Amino acid sequence: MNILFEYVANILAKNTQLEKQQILSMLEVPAQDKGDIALPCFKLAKEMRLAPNIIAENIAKDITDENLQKVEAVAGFVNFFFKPEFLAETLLLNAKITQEEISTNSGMLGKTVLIEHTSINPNASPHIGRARNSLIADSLVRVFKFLGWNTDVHYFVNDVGKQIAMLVYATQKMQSFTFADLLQIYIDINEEAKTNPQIEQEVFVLLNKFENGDKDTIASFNKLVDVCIKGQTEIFNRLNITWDKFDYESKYIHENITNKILEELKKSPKLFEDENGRYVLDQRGEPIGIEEPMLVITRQDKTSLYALRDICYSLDKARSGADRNILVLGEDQKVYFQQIAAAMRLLGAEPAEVVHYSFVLLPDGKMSTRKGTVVLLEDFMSEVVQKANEAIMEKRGIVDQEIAKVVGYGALKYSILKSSPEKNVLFDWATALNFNGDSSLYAQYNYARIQSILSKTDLDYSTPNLTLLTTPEEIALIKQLANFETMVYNVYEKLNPSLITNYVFSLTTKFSQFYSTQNILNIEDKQLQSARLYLISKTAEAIKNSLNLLGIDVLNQL
RNA sequence: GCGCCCAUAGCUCAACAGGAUAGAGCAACACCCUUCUAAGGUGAAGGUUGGGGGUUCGAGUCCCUCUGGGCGCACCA
Repeated sequence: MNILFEYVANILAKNTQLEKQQILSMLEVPAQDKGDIALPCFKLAKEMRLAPNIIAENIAKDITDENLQKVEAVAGFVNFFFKPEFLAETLLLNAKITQEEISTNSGMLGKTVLIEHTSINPNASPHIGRARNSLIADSLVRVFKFLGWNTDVHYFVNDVGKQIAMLVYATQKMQSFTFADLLQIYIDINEEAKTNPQIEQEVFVLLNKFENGDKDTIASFNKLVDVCIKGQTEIFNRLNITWDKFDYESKYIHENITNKILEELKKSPKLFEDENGRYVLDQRGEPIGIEEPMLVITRQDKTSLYALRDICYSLDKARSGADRNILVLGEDQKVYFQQIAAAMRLLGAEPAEVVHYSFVLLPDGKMSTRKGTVVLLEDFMSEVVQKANEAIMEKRGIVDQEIAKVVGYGALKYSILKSSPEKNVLFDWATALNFNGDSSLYAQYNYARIQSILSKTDLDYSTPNLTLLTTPEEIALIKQLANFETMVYNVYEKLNPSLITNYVFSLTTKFSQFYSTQNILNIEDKQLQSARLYLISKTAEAIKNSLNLLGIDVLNQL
């Protein structure tokens, strides 16, 4: 669509006293059928001390252009209507849809972005709330790649702390245990610890040995964390979510990095030793959303707390040389992140750009791992695949596990990514398992329809006469195709994958309307046919690329 | 108590850096398969954009306030 803005701005610059840049800043896409491009004249009215409708009329009456059908002045707007054949050819020929077309013009080729995400406690199977983190981040990774970036995806493994020590304690006397058992073990030991204070004491002894480098303890921590990380990543891998690097929190203790950074911090007057002998950062005056921000970074014995280890890790990321450094974090970490960011600035480092997302709520309240009131990602995955299988059975009378996975996992991702990150997602099974309407399957289905048509023809549509595409349905579809590139940049700028689901649904709807009103294969006019084949092949490409940016696959047949 | 985020149709969500008559999906109603995949399309219905003020030519969008929900508020990770 940018090309139309340019076009109109050039016409106006020629026909009026206005500067092209100023015009470009005012032009917009009007609603519905009010035209292709509109110029609101209200700001001009102020400058020129004239009524907006008079300015609009004056501008409109002077304009003639061979590619314009008409120019109307309505209620202070100048509305530009292009000839359909001009729109079709101009927009479709200039539409950038492939990764190559877009990345080579993005000016971002070869840059590197570091993205850290998920980084959940390695204590049990992830629930769908945590998965929101992974899904948003994974989509962003795909968008950056699409624009030509190198991506470096990190996972910070919190292998130090009471939670892990609890699990080590609970499992050390067991013969064997699997990842699947851990959630229940975790719930049980927390329950038990409530009535038996002995447990907590022993857990702290374990933790102490681990931090002090006791080889056997380290081995048993490692064994447990390994089971957790393998179990968690195996689930994410099934969803095609992967990481390039796992960074272990314990490294910062065992390699004595925490002490080194502590020494650096000691040079600042902001660091003080409180009455209990702990090191604390005084963060008053920093942009942190609490009254008297203080960040305690060590225990009484000067050993590190999580905040210090996180500062060390954040410094590593900031100094990695990446052009951008992004972190996806739950909204519960907002204030905490501001505190880490302030500490980073104190050390002369740039904090990460953070993407916060709100929690997933269940119809009867929120999830709690400890209480066991969670919807596990694994359960959602198997439910949604089973539902897909049933639907395939019903429609086609066959069982196909591979198709069911593509359909099911697509629905899972789509249903969570559909909501803007800052909004809570209300998860209910009926909506999540519904494949109709605004869903990934709608897009996948229409993609398959297009592939089916393309497979039935030998006609060469590589050099079509696009001026033949003039119906309202064709034009609406073409306009939406022309928006693909803008959509990708919007996601990139706002770090918001839900814009992709909006786009692909809108695009698919436009295609479906075109498909149901016009024939493609069953027409005599071969020229028109090849133009339409070209149009739908571009549409298929845009659907596929949009879904891929969400981490969703397409199918040639459904 | 203080701070940040959110509130749009019965339900789940849109509305691109304030622009024209606020759009979809689900559910419910009425239609459309001897034609390229009906997992689809069409039509009708559904709204004082949580309440109240303000700024503006123009507010779902910006400001204030109230109500309701989410998330936080050093010595957890």
